[in-house]
Amino acid sequence: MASSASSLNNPINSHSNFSFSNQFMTSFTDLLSNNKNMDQENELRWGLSDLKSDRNGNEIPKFRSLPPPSLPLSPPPLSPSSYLAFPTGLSPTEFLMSPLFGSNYNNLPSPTTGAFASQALNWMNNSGDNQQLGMKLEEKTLSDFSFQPQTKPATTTSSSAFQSSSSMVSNSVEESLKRQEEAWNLKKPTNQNEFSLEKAVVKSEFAPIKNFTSEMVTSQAKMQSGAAALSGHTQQSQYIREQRKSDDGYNWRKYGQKQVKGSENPRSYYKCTYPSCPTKKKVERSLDGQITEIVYKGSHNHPKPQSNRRSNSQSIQPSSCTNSGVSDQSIVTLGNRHMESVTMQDDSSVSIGEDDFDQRSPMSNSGGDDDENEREAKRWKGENENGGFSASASRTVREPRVVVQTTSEIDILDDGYRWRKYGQKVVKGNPNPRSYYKCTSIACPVRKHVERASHDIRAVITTYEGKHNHDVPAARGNGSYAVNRAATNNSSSNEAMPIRPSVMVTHPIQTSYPNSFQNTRLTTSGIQAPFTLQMVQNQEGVPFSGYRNQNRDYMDQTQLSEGVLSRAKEEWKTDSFLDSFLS
DNA sequence: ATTCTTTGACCGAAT
DNA sequence: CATTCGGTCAAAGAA
Repeated sequence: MASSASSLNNPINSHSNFSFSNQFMTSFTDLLSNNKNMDQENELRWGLSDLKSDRNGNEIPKFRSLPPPSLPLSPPPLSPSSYLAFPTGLSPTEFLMSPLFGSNYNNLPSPTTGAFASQALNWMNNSGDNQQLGMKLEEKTLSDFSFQPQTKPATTTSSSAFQSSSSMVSNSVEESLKRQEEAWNLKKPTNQNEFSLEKAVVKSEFAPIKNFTSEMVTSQAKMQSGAAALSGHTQQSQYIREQRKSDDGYNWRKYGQKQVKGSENPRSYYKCTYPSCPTKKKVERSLDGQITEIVYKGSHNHPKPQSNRRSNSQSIQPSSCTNSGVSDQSIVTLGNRHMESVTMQDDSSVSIGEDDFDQRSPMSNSGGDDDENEREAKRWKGENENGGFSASASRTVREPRVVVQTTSEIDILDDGYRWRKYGQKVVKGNPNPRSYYKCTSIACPVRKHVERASHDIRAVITTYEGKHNHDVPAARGNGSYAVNRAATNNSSSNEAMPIRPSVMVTHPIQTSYPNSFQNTRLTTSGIQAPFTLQMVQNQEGVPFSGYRNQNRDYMDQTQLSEGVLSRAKEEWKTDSFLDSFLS
């Protein structure tokens, strides 16, 4: 799309990123010693597991990463400049809960969607899944903020989370490692099981290794039977079947397989089976059945199914809203003492894979200019123009690679319109950077800026300027994105309504404030309602339905919660500043 | 009978 | 405009 192209080539963008992002990067690099991964590639890489060979010499990927934390939940538009590297041995979870992160917390995500922030919050609210993940330690430590329905005052969760984090991070890294390892050990059997089983499934697809399947399954079943966490699970076959459904806790339905160009590895396409869940993933497996790459797309709008008895897709009962994936990720790093790295980049993609960071590795994505990557990135619904992953390159790597594909900076953000980020600045009175966006529609004067409230990072202040001279753009493509939107929206409206389950689910309170003083023109159009869904609260933890209406209702309100209005009024005067970006 | 997987055909975006 | 390609659909088969 033109917008995509402009994004990539837009010198403004690249310039705008530097001034603040560099600052950000510097702060991080300063804070994080041992940060060996200063790869320029933009992605979140979770150092992963090593490969383990079974008795038959088949490598079993100890792929603990599991999905992007359901991360995804929404394309976490990481700040284009966001760059984050986790020091060895420090799990993302801890890191995110650390004061280090706290201080920079708001630099990370584009508050526009709140995605990453939600991630962070998810990570802090993941106790629900910890049970499944065996994160006993964190479960304890973070018990204060185990997931709470959004009825709970936001501040409670927020403060407790960071308080806890402080105490946690006060421990030495070694201690962290130790505890992490312990935590990991609790999870290990299950994960191995899952992965092995997944492998078994894979093998079944390939005749030469098919015979191995049953043995493997049996072996794994034994392991499982010994695992306390899985005690009482006697219906092995059912378990196996359940396992086959998901390697990451979610249930997936395979809807296609394709041999993609440039890779001999078949690519399988999966959809989350949860009703209306837009999440998909692509899994590439090498010819011997090993997963070489997993690309997640979209956000789970539901909690992870129970681990031991994964119900079928039609009967999943949302019991809590957590993004277990995040905790999964934290686990991923726990058991690995070897170098691990996590970087986060502005390509808003997250990749998980490989144990050792190796910039020369085809998996490291250090060569982000790879055409294949870019094409790949563009492909999946065209929502990411930043070639963050390499499909073809990964085939030489045995460690599965996981990519969380997210929206790019130019994207349909949470209000249905498409925005191009053109600047970012930390304004007075708020340490959180304000992301500036322009509507990408030609000649449309509308701008908006988004920032997190200084007093409560969960609150997002979105200020609009101008009036759209066009309708809400149609959802791009005819693919699932649009379909899912419609489906999820549960509305007859034709308006594209992006799904941001992560925000809705994980943010106890997300608030977006129309700029009342300058945005008087805003609401004249029936299709405006360009408010971020952050404002939406969902007490059920089950988002979506009617959420558009909620937004509108909200628009009619003049009361602004959490007293952030004053912040919204600030400095739209930064226009001169903004113009400097544009010139 | 139900659920899930497979796979060829189709579609739209990109080239 | 034609071709290529990746992603999706959906019927058929398998579990």
